[in-house]
Amino acid sequence: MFGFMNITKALADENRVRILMALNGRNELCVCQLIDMLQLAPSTVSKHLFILRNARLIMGRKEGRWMYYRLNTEDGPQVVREAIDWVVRAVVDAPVIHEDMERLSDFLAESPRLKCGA
Amino acid sequence: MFGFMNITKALADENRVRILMALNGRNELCVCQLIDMLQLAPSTVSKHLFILRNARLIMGRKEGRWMYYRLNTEDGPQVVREAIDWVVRAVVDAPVIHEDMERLSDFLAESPRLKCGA
DNA sequence: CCAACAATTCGATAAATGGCGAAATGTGAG
DNA sequence: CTCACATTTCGCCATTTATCGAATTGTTGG
Repeated sequence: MFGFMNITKALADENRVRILMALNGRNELCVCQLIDMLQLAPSTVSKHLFILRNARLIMGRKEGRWMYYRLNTEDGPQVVREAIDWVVRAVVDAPVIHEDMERLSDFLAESPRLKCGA
Repeated sequence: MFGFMNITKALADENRVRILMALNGRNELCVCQLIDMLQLAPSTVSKHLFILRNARLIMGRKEGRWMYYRLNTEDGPQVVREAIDWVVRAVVDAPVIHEDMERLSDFLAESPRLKCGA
């Protein structure tokens, strides 16, 4: 039950949902890209990522100075996979998410492998 | 997106999840039974029910002095039905839920149709 | 009509949460 | 080694939220 409530609490914030959607369909993203997308302070984004990781919704991989995060769709427990599927289906058409996708595309196109090694 | 966040915020509280699980598999329950199960002040339970209703996770029906609530599994939007299915699968085996079921059974057996008309 | 009762709304309060900036940590480049 | 940089941790503040008790609403029974 505690684990489940960790998931629901993690999902109860719009910025964290946006992070999940940004990671959806991608291999992984670096923290600086999420900071750029959300337009929040690095410390704030880091805290969100901690909460998502704590809920086992995402996984982190460190490479050099950069930290890459991805959805925990493969190795995660079933309840996590179902949660991600549910979230994606629910908000994939939301305007905010589309704007995020554009901003992410711009970021990735504008400086490919410049800031981080994405 | 707003509607979706209403759902995730509604699910981000253990007592509200317990309410959903209590309603699961049953036709409906009266507020007094939920108060008895949660052991919280009536006003607190009422607020929880408002939040769940606001998220469209449950529906209320008034009959005389009593208010009966049930899961919105039939008429609700798809995202709500999927949410309920996900929650049920995730916590149906949690000890707290089992205790709630026993407490509810006791309540229903001990005074059938005494307090309210369940 | 009035008393009793179920439920909700209101107002207050304590705890949890999201946000930031500053400081700390860790890593690669020079 | 030292500096620059990405990220995290820490401490603080503003807002939200869960809870309660008191007052309100609405309904039934006498």
